[in-house]
Amino acid sequence: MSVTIKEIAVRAGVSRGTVDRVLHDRPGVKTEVADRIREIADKMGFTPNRAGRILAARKQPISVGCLLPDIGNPFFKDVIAGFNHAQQELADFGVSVHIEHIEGFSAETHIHAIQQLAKSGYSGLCLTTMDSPEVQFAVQSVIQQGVPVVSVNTDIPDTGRICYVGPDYFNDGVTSAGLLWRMIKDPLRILVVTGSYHIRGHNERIRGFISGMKKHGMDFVIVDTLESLDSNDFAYNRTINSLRKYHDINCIFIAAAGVEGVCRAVKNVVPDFMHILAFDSVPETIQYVSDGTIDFTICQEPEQQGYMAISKLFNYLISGNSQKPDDFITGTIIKIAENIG
Amino acid sequence: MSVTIKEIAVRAGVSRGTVDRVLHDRPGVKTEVADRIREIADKMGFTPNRAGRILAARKQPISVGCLLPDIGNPFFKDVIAGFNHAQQELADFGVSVHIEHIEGFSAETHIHAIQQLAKSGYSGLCLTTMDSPEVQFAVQSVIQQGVPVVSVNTDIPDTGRICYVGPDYFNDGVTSAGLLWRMIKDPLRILVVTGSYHIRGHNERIRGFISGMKKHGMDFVIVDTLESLDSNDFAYNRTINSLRKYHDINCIFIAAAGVEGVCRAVKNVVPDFMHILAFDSVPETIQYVSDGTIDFTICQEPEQQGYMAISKLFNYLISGNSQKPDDFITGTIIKIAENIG
DNA sequence: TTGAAAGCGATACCAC
DNA sequence: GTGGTATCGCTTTCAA
Repeated sequence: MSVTIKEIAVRAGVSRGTVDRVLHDRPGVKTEVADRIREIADKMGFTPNRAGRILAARKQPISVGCLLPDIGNPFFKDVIAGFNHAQQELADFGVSVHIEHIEGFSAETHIHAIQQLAKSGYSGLCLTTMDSPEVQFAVQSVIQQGVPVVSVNTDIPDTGRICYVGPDYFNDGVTSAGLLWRMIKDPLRILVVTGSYHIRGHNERIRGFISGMKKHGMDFVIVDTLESLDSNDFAYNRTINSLRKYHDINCIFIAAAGVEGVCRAVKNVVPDFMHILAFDSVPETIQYVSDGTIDFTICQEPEQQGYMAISKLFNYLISGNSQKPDDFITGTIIKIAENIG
Repeated sequence: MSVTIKEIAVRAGVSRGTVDRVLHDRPGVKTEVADRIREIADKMGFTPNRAGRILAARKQPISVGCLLPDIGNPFFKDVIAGFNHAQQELADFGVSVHIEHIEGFSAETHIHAIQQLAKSGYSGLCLTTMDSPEVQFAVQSVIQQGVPVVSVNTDIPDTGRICYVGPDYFNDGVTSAGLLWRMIKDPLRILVVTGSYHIRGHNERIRGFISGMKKHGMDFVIVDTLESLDSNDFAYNRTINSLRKYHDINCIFIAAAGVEGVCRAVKNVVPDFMHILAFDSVPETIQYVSDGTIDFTICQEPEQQGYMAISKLFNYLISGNSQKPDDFITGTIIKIAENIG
């Protein structure tokens, strides 16, 4: 069994209250005494017991606020499932989770939502937002007000966030290229469908993809590029146009949402042979992978992201905000029909 | 906040001790009183608080005994990492983990080790063993003595184990076939290298593989089959022989350990073109996948297995052995050079 | 058959 | 500046 505060108190000839004060850098202890206690604690190898702490912490329950731009985007269902899973598991430890849902990627909306969350008195925040300078600044100021932040799914660098939980988008792209290379030997005429030119993760995937293709010395051309703006109808119309315009397209790279729209367009215009690769696994994607319309999809453990974000934040809060945890980079998960079930 | 024992006690007009006795089915409470308390607890929706329980449980620390047939088999390194991870995380909760290492798959050795573990007074066991009838019987009798058991990596059905944590071997095989089908169009002349004909998981992978190949209507023949017995040198020699005997082999399916031996043999005899597929990712496999010798490997989250096994057992013990948890089937993880790092 | 009380480890608050 | 003490929820032991 490990060292307790009580033991330190006895050893130092003071009360537990005093030891506790010192260990939390609270004022009201003579410097010499404090130093001596710290020394003893170090020497004895003190690490606070989580169970004790959690129990005591019930007097000030922990509440976590989450921000998700998930309205209209089914991808985040699994992230939410992860949030809920964590909440369930930590409910006994006095943790409650609240999710703020917003739509789209307007900086204004995001900043407003973040500031609202900051005002609501949460113990910490899990944010999925964009890394534009204004948003970055808003996050920074929230953190400076003393609210710890974990960035989820997409990072907000240089803000003082305690850690990032999410995928390596570039490697997602590289991996998709690697798999394509192993599967197809013909020259490729590619249509790239992205979600938005303004979202870093989507761009990273495309960069990674092209980088991977080049590294393998593949014979390919990006024939056209278009935005789905996370809308299947948009994606449908634009894909139709593109396919009508460029008859030699034989491969579609779907970097983000809009999968259903793209696949519908393909089935209407080119009923036969077309290689399609996608990312993530919303229900429609699973369907299209299962029936062979999509060759494969590269996933990123969204549920794990939700779970780990809360978990990291909780551990940080419960261990006295001592040191920032490592980032958690989720796996690059290849899914084909056989293992997507 | 949720309901506590104290509240139930007040509501029922009895003491906390009495409520506790009822909730743990301990004797010494009048039946009518017990019934009434149970009813009240149900109505109020009582769920015990884990933090409180853990704290109180420190008086009888939890110790977990693990059995791994890992001597000479590097695969289990990651499972051990998972055990250690769990132990670290649960150390504050009074949990300690002890691992018993044995070599190979002799029923006698396994039974002996299991009986030793049972005698050593552990609160619960995590066992990776074989499902032969004798072993099964030994496990069964240990469980009947009141020691809960989680089966890890390979299941021991019909023994009363609380749950299984590990992969779906059959689906591993199916998935490897699916990937091969997407990658290779030529007729396949296949050499199957298994670990042992007596290990269910290996057989399942082969069955799944063949089933998947047939489902895709692939043109293939299993030319030869051999056992590596988890030894690289065995695997090397036998593979050499097989390759010399059957010159048309163009694909090797390695169902288990022995990867290094097989690859060495291939490089000696057929320096050029050969498709190799493997399972799991020990360091040598990672190396061979990275350099392109092996086309892909199908993995099974071994670290997760170790972690979840301890975690499931702990939760079971701490929540009063109330109900058996669900099995935890780890993912079928496809790794190619790009995402194996 | 039941109640009362002492912990488990950490924290917060009131006295001195 | 410090010590003492009640508390978080649960378990266990000793009395009654």
